[in-house]
Amino acid sequence: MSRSHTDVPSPARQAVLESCPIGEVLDHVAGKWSIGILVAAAAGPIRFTELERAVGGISRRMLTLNLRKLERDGMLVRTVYPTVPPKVEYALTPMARELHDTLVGLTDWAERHRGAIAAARADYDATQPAAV
Amino acid sequence: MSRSHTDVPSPARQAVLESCPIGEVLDHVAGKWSIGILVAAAAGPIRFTELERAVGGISRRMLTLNLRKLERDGMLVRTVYPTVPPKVEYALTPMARELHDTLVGLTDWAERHRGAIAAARADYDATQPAAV
DNA sequence: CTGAATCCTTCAGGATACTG
DNA sequence: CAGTATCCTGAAGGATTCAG
Repeated sequence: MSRSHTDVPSPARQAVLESCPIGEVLDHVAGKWSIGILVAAAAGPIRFTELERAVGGISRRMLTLNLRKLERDGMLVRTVYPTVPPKVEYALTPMARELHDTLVGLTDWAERHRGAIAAARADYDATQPAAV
Repeated sequence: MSRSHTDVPSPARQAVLESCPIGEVLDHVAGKWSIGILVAAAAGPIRFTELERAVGGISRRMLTLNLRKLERDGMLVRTVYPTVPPKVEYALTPMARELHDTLVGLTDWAERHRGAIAAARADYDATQPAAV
């Protein structure tokens, strides 16, 4: 029997559907700070205040929120030492470490094309009528 | 001479600084739609309306904005055919194609850990006192 | 030291209508 | 077909203050 007109999504649509999980990845990595935190913690367990300095420019609020999110997603392990003053360490999980490795691929790409992108942008801005 | 107390950033801080370009990457890939557009256009030149259907759920406004942004960054080439009705095709640049390949690494990671992340989340939510 | 709580601003993104 | 122009909302994020 003939198919209705609502089926067979285009190849492009299928490709989008298949790469859908990448959207979830980005959810864990999205935001201004998640990656910075991941990178800062990659070297080994790191304390709250150390993170604050390492990431640079992040507010306490956002640091806390992002840490909670990453912990919830199983990217970070939070260890509290019941001392006084309190000491809390955050460490990457193996999963997060893998992610960190994968991210290196992106960094490389960025390094390689940083100049090209800047050039393309300058070119575009020069070509387009000034958006007054 | 002894160094002041303001120098020698921590290793973690240095790591963050070194991986800084990744922040720029994300700027090009950030947002809800950029990746979808990239993926949809990966198969070959694609028209505006085709993109609209392929990405799915995107508004005309956001599609236009994202296309302009990607074009400006040198990820897309916009070709106008002065016919009637108008026909416009968007094609990935080699640079964007490389990015697309790199993104596959992330997709793989997401696939592999999708379950683990969901589990970690359920675990976390079960452990934490219900945030009423 | 490590947060939680509150207030406020900004802006990505959605809905809708109009046009060459 | 391929946009542009407006209006509007929600969520991200910054600043500041309070607390165990």
